[in-house]
Amino acid sequence: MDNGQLKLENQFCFRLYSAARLMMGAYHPYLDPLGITYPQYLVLLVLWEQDKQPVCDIGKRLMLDTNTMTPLLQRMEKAGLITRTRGKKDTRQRIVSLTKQGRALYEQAQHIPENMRKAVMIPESKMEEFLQMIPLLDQLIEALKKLNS
Amino acid sequence: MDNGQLKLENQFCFRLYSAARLMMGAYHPYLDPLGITYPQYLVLLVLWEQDKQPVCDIGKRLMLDTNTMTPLLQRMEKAGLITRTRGKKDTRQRIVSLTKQGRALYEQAQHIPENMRKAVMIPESKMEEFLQMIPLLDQLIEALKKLNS
DNA sequence: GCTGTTTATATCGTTCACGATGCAAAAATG
DNA sequence: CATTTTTGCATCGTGAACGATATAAACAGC
Repeated sequence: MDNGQLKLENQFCFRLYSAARLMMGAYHPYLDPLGITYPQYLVLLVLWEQDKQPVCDIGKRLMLDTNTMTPLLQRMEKAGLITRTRGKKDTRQRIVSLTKQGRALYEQAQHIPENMRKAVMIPESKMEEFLQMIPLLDQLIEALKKLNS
Repeated sequence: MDNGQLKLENQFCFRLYSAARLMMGAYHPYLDPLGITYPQYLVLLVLWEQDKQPVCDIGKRLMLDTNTMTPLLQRMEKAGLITRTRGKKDTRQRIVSLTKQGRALYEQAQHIPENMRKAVMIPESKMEEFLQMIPLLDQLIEALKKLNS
């Protein structure tokens, strides 16, 4: 019966869960000075790529539903990073736009990816190995998305 | 200046974050019938390996602090899965023990790892590739733990 | 043994994450 | 064009996570 699969040590998902949590903690030194959280950073990444998007489009990119997005965006609006205006074509939509302040954070965020890489992956030589995880994670995410839909 | 590192598509951490979230969602079909959440499942994994542990020991294995553990364990106690008694040697400690009900869930959880594997990783042939992520995730977790301490 | 420090736990406040539900606008259907 | 369905967003409640802070017990140094 017991083949050891129920041991924490053998749990792939626990590693995923822990790595994700600890990773968010590692962002703190870089995000705290900007006054934002990791999910808020993700929203900004999406908006820096393309400004003025409806809530649902941002949610699709981040794979988050509106019940998560709405309060998140409300906090960001309160912090002066974005504005949420009504859509003109589709009046149900809320168009999320960067404020001057939200746009200005882009410059300050420039070195975050590089700094995170340096902080975490000490040996530059191992970088290639880690990058091999990307297609696997993408594959996993795709499978999980189908599973959860 | 803009080397594309601030694009969502190039974010390793976003993949980690998303995969962890979606993975927890994929556990729902298996954990809901047991009336537990994923973090509660992790606590049970630790207790099924060894019963009667102080809060801090469980926390160390899950890499969670007491400000997360205490409310989590309180909910599990309320649900009748565990009891929390005072330590005898060290009266500061709270010894967490499985109830009959908590122990009984072990049998019902036997097939969860296997079912999750089947549900997510469709091709059996790709299993080996995914398992190669484990040492990399472990390395990442160790680096992040040092970083966050 | 007394005092300063560390350890184990708890509480509070804030932010996420998400299931469930509601509502109005848009789209699809007959 | 009227009715049904879908879509976009919001709200509520619950369960994490986690920083900050508190408290009492254990421990260490003198």
